[in-house]
Amino acid sequence: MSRLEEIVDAAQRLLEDEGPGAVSMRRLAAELGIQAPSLYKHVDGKDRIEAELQERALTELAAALQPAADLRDLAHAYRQWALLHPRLYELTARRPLHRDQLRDGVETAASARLVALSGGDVDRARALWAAAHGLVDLELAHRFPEGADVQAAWDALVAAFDRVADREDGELDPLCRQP
Amino acid sequence: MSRLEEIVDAAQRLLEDEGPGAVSMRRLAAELGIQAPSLYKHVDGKDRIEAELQERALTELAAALQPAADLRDLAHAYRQWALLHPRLYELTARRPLHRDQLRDGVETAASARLVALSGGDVDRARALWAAAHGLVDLELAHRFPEGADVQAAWDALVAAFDRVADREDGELDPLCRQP
DNA sequence: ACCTGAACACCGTTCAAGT
DNA sequence: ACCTGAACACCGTTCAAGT
Repeated sequence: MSRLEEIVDAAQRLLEDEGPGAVSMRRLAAELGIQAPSLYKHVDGKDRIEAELQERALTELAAALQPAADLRDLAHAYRQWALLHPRLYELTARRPLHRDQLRDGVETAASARLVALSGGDVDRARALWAAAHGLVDLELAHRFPEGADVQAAWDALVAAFDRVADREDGELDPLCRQP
Repeated sequence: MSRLEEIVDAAQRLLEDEGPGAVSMRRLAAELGIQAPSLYKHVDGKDRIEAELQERALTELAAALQPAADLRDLAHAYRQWALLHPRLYELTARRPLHRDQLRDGVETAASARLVALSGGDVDRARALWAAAHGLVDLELAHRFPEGADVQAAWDALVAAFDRVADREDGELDPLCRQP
């Protein structure tokens, strides 16, 4: 295991266990038993460490979404992953993506399943992606009232987009059948 | 104008002009021609200043959304306000809300119009709110590809929710009419 | 090749002291 | 009542020096 990997591992551990405030170069160095300036022999700076964590998060998220068979599955998998790795999700979603330091394809892999399930309509895929992100973001930030039924909001979202999908696929919409 | 108001004004100016990194207690004090520790005679801490800015933002956003006549209007007003005040939006949406320091009603006022236009269905209102937030959040974070048609994504979102609304209102949905 | 100590330019905040 | 200077416990980062 390279020294860089050790550093990123320690960063992930600190982030997930103690929150973003704990991920400082000095704390990180202490975790490896060295001094802070020594880190710069293995990493160009803190941004690089963040980029590495963003890449790990996107790769894991992509893997979690991959098996989804429909929008409901996808929504569920998205929410579950985010709730399991809230700090990692926040780091990846709320902060600027260090795109130049991401391996090619990592970003699109995460959205591939989504685009596929949106019938190839990129605009709808983006709206859905944003909606899922928004729901997770608001939930993680504790923006919903105390007893709010977050799952019901997800259901409402999936319902809205499912119906549109049905429509544009030309499928029969049960709500359209007249008795 | 109270000293507190002067401080918050300076904070808003710094935030909007130079970004969140510029809003430090030392910089803020310099802006008022005093030393940093003196600020603590007028404010309990930096969190209080942030809470004050969040309150201003929510109040302004609520006012911007108030005249919206339909979902399309609302979506447009939401996006426009966020793009006009990106730093303020980020401060309010991405960081924990200092709820205990917000005047009562400020938060619900911002969402009142949304709930009204969702036909009173809170779950749909939350999904829509989250979707709007997500679209703005991703746009501000430059998460969409270079030439992405963000407006088209908004249109897709409004379309999805408009149709559901039509349905549940029992109105005739034009796409359901058979020739 | 890897690490250290000292330093630089910053943070938010506390506190005794001054007017 | 309002402000200051010095201090505390932190940041990310640089750099000459050591092994």
